Parts: sequence; C-alpha cells; structure tokens
Amino acid sequence: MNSDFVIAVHSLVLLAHLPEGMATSDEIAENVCTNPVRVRKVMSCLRKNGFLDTREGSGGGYKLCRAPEEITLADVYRSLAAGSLAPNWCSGDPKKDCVVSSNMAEVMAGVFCEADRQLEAYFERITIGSMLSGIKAKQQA
Amino acid sequence: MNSDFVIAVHSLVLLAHLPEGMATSDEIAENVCTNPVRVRKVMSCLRKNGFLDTREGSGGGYKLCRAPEEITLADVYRSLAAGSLAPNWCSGDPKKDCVVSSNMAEVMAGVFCEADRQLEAYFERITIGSMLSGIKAKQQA
DNA sequence: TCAACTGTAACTGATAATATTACAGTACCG
DNA sequence: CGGTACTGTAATATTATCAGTTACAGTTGA
Repeated sequence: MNSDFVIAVHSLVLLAHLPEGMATSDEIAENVCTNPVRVRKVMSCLRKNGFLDTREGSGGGYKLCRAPEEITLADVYRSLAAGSLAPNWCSGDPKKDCVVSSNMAEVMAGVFCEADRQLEAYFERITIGSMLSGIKAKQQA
Repeated sequence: MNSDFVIAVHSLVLLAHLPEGMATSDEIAENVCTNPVRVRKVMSCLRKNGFLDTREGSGGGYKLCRAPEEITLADVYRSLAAGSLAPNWCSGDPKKDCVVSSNMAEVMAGVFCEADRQLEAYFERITIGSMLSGIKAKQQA
C-alpha cells in the first residue's frame, strides 16, 4: 500500500495535538517528513470526507472539525486506501480450460476482499484520539 | 504486497487438483500466467518450508507433501509475505522535538504489526483444500 | 551422454511511489 | 487596492519496486 494512509493519520494526530488544532501544509510536511504538495493532496481528500476544514489565503491552513475520538483509522482507510491489500497482479486466465486457472482470479479476489473487511474492522477499533494518548503515554515512560 | 503469495497459493491449489499431485515449473507457470523462473523461486521457498518436495532432473518437478486441508493460507503468508502490510515508508523523525513526530513511527509500526496478526488470523481459516473446493463448486454453478 | 528438469544470479524493462517545479486561485492585512 | 501567505492541482522528474528474460551450473533418469 502507498503511504498516503500513514501521512493522513500522522497529520490528524498532529492536528489533534496542537493547541489551536491548526497547521499549514508546510508545518505538517516538516513534521511528517515529506513535501507540502503531498500533504495538501492528502488533506484535500480528508476535507472532502469531512474530517477537517481548510482555509485558503494568508493565515490559512488545516483544522480538525471532528473530535479525535470520533475519527477511526477505518474512516481514514476507507477515504484513501480501501482495497489496497490485494496485489494488482492477477494469476490464472479465465479463457483457459483448466478449472483452477480459469477461476483462480475470481476466488482470490474474494479472499482479498474479505481480508480487506477484516482489516477495516481492526482499524475501526483505533481512533486518532487513542493514538495520540498512546504517544503521550510513551513520552512519560 | 507483491504477488509471490498469489503465485504460491495458485500453485498449491493446482498441485492439489492434479491427479498425480505433481507438475513442472513450466506447467505451473503456464497455468498461473507467469514465467517458470519466478515459479521456481516461489516453489523453492515453499519447499524450504516443507509444503512440497522437488525432484530435479528429467521427469522431475514439484509435488505436494502435505494434505491440502492442512495447509492454511497463513502458513503460506508467513513463508513469503509476512509483514508486507506496512508501507515501507516511515513518517516522522525520532530526532525531532515534537512528541508526535518523534514517536509516530514506533506507534504506527505497532498498529501495522497487530494488523498483520489480524490478517494472519483470517488466513488461518482458509486452506488450500477449501480453496480448491470453492473453485470446483463454482464450476458446477 | 543426452535430454529434461531445478536452482540461482544477472540483467532489462515496466510500473508505481515519491519529490519537485510551476502557477492559478483565494483570503487577509496593510 | 497590492502584496503576502496560504491552498489546489497539473506536469514533470526521480527513484524504488515488480516482473520478465537470459544464461548457465547442477541433478537425475533413460
């Protein structure tokens, strides 16, 4: 899977952590260790899915618009990485005579589709808020 | 994830399906739709993990050495794709002052590690035998 | 001793992931 | 107004990863 998901989660946790709940793409990029353009692309997607507001122009940036405890990793996963489990390579060939070769792609797709659901269910149990707590706990130790 | 896992599963199902339980890398590659070298690489790994025997030389090939119902997808996953869930890109920087940036990589790794376990648990419930049955059922429909 | 196999390494080409550059659009602030 | 500080997005370059190909040594059976 590409790391847009990681960038999104990191950014949301960061916003949740900041006193104002707000930051620019430059600040986020610096914190995440990537470039601002990429951050803006990911943020743009998060905005479309209603996790944050953006303000253009001077003094603008990104601001969380939901409680960190209400945003699950599953929400984020669905927004920008759903279905990323299955390799984009397909084995077998529907036109072949062999039962195995001709049906493998479909059966395998089913396996990965359900795996994706399992993964999503796991992510459902983790929130931006809980990740932030986890990080803060780590600091004290 | 790369598709070695898919090739391995397909190959094992194919072997389980063939009357003799045996095939050469050329035959498997043809069925899977890839090249023999790649098949041999994957098979070599499956042999090392005890799922099949190989016979070199004329008349050789690969042969299942365990019952299809006993080989789970988790076994295969562990053999050649474990840990493939996490993107190989890491966000944040341990050297930074910010709590979030400096701890994100570790916390994220934990999330993906557990996700990997979840995925493995799901794969534990699927066997080469059950996949073959699923394919045969599909044919009759 | 030949033909049919596996086991690997080295190389090539294709595709996907990431970073960079560039610029239009928007909002605040003097 | 006009300048500055932002976002949004397209186009391009760069790098990494994946897959296919070629080549050849080692093994086995006929």
